[in-house]
Amino acid sequence: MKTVFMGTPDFALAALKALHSKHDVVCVYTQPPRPSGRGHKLTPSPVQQYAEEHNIPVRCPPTFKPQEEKDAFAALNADVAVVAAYGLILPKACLNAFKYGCINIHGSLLPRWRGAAPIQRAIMAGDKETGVTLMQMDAGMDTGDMLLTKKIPIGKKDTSGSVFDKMAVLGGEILLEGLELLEQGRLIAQKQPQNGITHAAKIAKEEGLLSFDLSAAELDCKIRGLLPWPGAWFYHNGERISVLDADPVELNGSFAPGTVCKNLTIACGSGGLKLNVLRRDGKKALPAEEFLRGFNLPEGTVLNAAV
RNA sequence: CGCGGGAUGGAGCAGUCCGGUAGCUCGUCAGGCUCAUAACCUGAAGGUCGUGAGGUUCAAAUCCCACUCCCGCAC
Repeated sequence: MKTVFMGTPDFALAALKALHSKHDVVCVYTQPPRPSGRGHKLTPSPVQQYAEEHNIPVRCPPTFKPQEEKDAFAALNADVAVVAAYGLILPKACLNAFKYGCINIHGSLLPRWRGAAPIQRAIMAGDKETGVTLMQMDAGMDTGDMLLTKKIPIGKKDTSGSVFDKMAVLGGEILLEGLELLEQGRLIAQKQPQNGITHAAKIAKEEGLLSFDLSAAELDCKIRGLLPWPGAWFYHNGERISVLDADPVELNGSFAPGTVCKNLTIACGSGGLKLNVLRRDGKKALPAEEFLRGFNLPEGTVLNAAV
């Protein structure tokens, strides 16, 4: 089929690769290059880099408001547009521009976790499974009819990073299956159920600050959900310590939340959180044992958010 | 020229402000103790202190200059 692809980060790149392998991609839309990385160098998105390497035309409009953007989109005259983590809201004129409209790959089992950060929110909420949904886009925020879904379990040690990787692969698969069915006229659109709707708000950096008043299980979910970005951390002696891996454990005795107990286990609002891998700013990630050799954090210390 | 941290035996760090014999927690090796041990005791090996036939100095890990590499923030 003649397609247009719209997406930006790595998650979208996997879908683009899949699409490019089986279909004609006449144009790629992505977010404009932004200053990023050390030194604020202008860096094109992963999708743009791939597109340029494969000589696919790239467009990076900052918005679709101007009429000429809408016209330029429609003029591509594709069969369908595939959207994956693009970062822009498409106007109705674009949604209806092509024969099969716009199809979105969403990182959750709709209608749960509509919105910007479905994968992270699912992990942070302690969901046991999630998945990808192929969806016919409409004017609402992830409210379109569902076309296909694929489920995936969330393991105890899964992080947003690890689930992203798996979901990106699934996204590519579901996309190709969906397009094949679409060509055969066998793709069935299904309204989203009214029950079980939740919204996945964008992740704010501040959410990474750990409060040991929460339960150990909640903190564990939070740490995994916020990895690799923005990460989760606490402060001690004015230094920021990031926690990259931890396990919720039983704790004998009662301690004030934030108290450092044996084996670098921190007392929480409920239970204890055993810190396994930590990193100081400017240093590399270290197992708890090595971390403690160079950083003084004796039992009995009480960690609190401020310092 | 976005902001900031870092480079010190095999690992993680201190020492740098205020130059003056390179230190800590581990690991490694040898010996001892023990029924035994990842435990304990004793001893040993192992370092051009990122690079520069740089600058200052009687003397530089430490102060000055240049460079390389790593990392955090900022998304």
